[in-house]
Amino acid sequence: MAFRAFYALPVENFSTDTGQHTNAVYGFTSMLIKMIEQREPTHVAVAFDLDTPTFRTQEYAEYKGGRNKTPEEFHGQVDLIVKVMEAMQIPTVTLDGYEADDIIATLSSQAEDAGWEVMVVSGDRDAFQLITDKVTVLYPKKGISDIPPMDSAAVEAKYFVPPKRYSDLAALVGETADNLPGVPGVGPKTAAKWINLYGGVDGILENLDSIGGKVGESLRANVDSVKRNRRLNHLLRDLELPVELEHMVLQHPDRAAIEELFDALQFNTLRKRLFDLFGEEDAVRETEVNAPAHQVVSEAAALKEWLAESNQLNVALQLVAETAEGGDDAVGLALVAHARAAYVPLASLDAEAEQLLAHWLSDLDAPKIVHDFKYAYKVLSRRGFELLGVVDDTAISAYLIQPDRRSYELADLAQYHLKMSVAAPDAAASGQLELGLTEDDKAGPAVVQAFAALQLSEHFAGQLVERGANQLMGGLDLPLSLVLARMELAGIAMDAGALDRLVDDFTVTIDAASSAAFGIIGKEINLGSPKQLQAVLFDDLGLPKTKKIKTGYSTDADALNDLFAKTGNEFLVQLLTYRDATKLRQTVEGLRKTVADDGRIHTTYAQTVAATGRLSSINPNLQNIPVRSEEGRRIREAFVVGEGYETLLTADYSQIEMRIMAHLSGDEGLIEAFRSGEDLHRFVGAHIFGVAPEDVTSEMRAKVKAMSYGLVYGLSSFGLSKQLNISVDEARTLMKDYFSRFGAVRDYLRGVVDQARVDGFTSTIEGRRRYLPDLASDNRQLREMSERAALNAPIQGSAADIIKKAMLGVAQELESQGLKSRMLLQVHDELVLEVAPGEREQVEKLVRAQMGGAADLSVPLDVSVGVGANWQEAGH
DNA sequence: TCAAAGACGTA
DNA sequence: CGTACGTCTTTGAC
Repeated sequence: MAFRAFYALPVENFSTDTGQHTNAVYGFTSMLIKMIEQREPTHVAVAFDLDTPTFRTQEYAEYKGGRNKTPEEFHGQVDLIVKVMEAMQIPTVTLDGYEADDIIATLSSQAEDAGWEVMVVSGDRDAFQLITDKVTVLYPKKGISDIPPMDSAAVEAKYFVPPKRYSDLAALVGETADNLPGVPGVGPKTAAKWINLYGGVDGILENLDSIGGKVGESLRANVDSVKRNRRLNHLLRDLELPVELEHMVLQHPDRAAIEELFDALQFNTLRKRLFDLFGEEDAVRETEVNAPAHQVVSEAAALKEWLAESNQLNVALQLVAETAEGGDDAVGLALVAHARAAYVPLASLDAEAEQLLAHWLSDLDAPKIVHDFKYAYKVLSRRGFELLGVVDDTAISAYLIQPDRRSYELADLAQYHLKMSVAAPDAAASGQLELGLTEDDKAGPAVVQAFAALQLSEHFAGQLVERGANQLMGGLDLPLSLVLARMELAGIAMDAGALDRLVDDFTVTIDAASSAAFGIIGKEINLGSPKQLQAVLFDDLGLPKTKKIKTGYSTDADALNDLFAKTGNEFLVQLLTYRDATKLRQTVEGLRKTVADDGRIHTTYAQTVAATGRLSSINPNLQNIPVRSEEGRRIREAFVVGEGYETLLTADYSQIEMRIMAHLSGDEGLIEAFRSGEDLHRFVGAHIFGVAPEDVTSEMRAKVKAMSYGLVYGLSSFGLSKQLNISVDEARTLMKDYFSRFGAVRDYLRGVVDQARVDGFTSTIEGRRRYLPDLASDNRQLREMSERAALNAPIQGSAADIIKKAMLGVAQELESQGLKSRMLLQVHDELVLEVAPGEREQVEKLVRAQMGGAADLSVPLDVSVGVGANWQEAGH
């Protein structure tokens, strides 16, 4: 059926961005969903052939011989189908030495014996022999959309023999697809006539001599073929299978697994169809059954008693919050410890209970488990509570175990790891109370969520140890989330007037550039529309074609610069200016919208997004504020020191990734470069080009710099040649020279990928893993992508480890030295702090010490520091 | 209203 | 045919 789907659907219409073909997977899954919908089976299983020899090939080596090679595009799709079946919780069955049809025959017989009604879906006509009054075969007539049921009557109407005689007919006629030649001159009509006359092949063989004519002779000459055909096309019904019928009960799909898989396959419509089919709204809420019943605790005495009884036990805590203007507002707390649960409504607490709660929340000796601690900390802090003593954040645990998941929502994790269905905790959006939902209505789900977090925490504990992530959790990522929470709460002050001026200035540039552009082409178009631009550039102006993309030809900055170099067309200049200025204006307008009432921007750091271990910054993203262009840097001038503070201070690592490369590879040349204190790229350039460091030209230096960084990402000679605008040969020579000077770097890079292939993951210096199963993929594009990720992950991830450790050190030192200064931002290799009056020197000293000492590498960790009234000035 | 595609900002 | 991100706009399908 997978093969049928493959040929029925045009392969070019079904592939993912990464180049994996999916037409067979799509067709198979789509057909299966439709089958389930229409036929409403109670039990389902899918059988597969294996690549290994079967009893048929052993008896007859030419069996199924002469077939064309499986098309390249089909490769890997069967494995994907198996994965889809796993996610749908449908058992897949294979058996060494046998074909899928034998498995089907066996299951079919078993089910029939049990008195069940059976439907066999197969593209192999041999399945017709299974048809009885209980067994129907669905056989595809054309493609995969027309799969009519074949019962006895249908088979007889088509082949003139009853189903149980179909194999006899096939033995006589032969089967080209299986490379089984029949009796020459005997077609279906003759075969059917004989079968009906003598009752089947056995009867025919007994009466060989009474069959006259040419065909009779032909039959007598090919008796052995007929006997062999009959043996081979007979399906076995008594195999020992690894599944029982009761394992085939149709279940709800594994929601999390489906989401992950269909996401990767880009099956959006199918996912919807599948979930609709199973009425996912009605998913069984197992945890609600298992979660302990809760009591509402709002009085001091009851709270005191509840907390005392859970003394020393891990208490899972789940917030009930409502969305509000300046951030979500806490409404209540669900608490679960062991088999006990409580709900604490914040609004109805008396003063004594509130104090009791505040004390417990901030008690370092009262161990708590939270899903998304940073969020809870921030929300509670707005109510004047401080949440401390958290020993596990299940979102972070899940991330460390599986750093490339798409979602770490509690509901998804519970489904995936525990097979529990839990309502998503964000159900408490504002307005729900007004819609008649009482607080009581939310207490229940929150208790279930807390219960799920508790279960997850226990589930993860062993896995963290297994994956060597325990130290990373307790010593790095979990404590860091508290540091991040405080940074987010602090935010960074903005100069509103400066933002307004920037918008005005950029608007002037935009207007000038667009009218100039329109003047040149003689009409007004939307310069922001790549589609309209393509029409102007390649049709109206007739410029040479650029890089091909899905929708035509590229109009990106690279392509436009190329075009300008070739044609000198002034329109391109105006367009690039327009693009630059709109991007900048858009950045500024975005920032302006996110300034809070306190005049500061509070970004949110996502701690479980980047698969390498980096942080990311959202709402807004403060990790991509322009810095490279003059105009862009002006935006940084709007990030200013806040009232009551003396200055901003930035501290960043110089060339941290190359230093990590030097350390991990142990390359003496590279280590020497860093120890010498000489400019890295100059030093490396001197070695590669065989000149003195002072004779390295800026052009040479630029080449070396591009290559050094490219190496960290798995850059190819093709990529390097494009980037440096040189020939591929020249790029190849450059790389060869590089590696001959820094041989240990090459050996290291090669070793990383080899090791990752063996282990299935890469590791950073702190032991943070990234799992790369696609290193074994037979899809080249996927495999090579993973190889590049394997090169990069240990380097980028180690840099992330180091700055995270530094942040913990800085936070710790600021506190223990009793300083008022605070960290505000992290930009991967840079920290931005707000320095309180009189603390500048002390802060600089401790920041240098903590950042410089965050890792013990074989090369020094260089830190440069700058101060100023705004981010631009403080940069260096 | 939503998702995809294209473009582009950072390290 | 260089990794890791987030955000904006246009476009077209529903």
